[in-house]
Amino acid sequence: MTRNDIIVPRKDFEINHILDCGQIFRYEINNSHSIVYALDKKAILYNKSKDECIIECEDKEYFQNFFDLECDYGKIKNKLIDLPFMKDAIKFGHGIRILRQDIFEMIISFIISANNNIPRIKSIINKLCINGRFPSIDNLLDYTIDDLKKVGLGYRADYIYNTVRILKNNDINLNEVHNLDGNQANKYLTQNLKGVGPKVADCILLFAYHKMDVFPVDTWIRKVYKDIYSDITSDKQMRTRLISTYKDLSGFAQQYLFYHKRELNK
DNA sequence: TCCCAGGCAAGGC
DNA sequence: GCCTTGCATGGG
Repeated sequence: MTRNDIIVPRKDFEINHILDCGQIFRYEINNSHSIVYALDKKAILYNKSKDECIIECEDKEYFQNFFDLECDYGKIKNKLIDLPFMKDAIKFGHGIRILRQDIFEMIISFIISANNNIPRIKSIINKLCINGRFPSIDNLLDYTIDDLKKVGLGYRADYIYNTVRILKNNDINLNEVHNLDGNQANKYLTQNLKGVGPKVADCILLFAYHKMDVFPVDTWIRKVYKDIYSDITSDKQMRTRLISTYKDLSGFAQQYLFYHKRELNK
């Protein structure tokens, strides 16, 4: 039970920005420190000074990758800053990072997220967790549809029930997704999983596969789109237009925009 | 009470 | 292909 500290410069790393930008559901923000749960692991984060943040964890390698510490977010922000609506959004959420989360956890979590609100999403996910650990495929195979409904999943119980069995039977090759571009991968996931539509697929691709040529369009992004282009159209057309604007940095742009819009309207 | 929440599936056209 | 509708549940 060794503890390892990772020291991170706060220039492009702000705990609250990272945790509150909608990519992760299992965390606690406290005054003195915050806690992040990922799969069966846990990290404690706190600011050591105005310049440095500490990440306390047992599996240092896992969380270095998880928090995307190899990536230079300063460079990314420099590339984005002159694109539409980026200046204010980047200033507001300057410490955001796109986490590299577990594929299974993201699939299940974002199926639950559909047409749901964040407090309730968190509550349902926590009920599925076992001693703070995200359930495995085999854990979820033990649930009947009624068991899943008792957790509060409502009509999403069928989606989880079916998707878990599709994954168990290897009816979909999740590794293959790495080799596809955003559009191909989105189609592949939506065609092969239950409860995964275009929006949920984009979230899985962004937060687990770290694909940046996707753009999850939800209710907040619809508002942002209206601000930028002063019209409203189908989610699919908005997604296409936003990706043509932000290109291979779309995933980053989406998170800055989402966080900014949602925090201002909270 | 009605509206909304990080939408999706199914059916009609 | 696009458009409409029904859908569980809980918070504001």
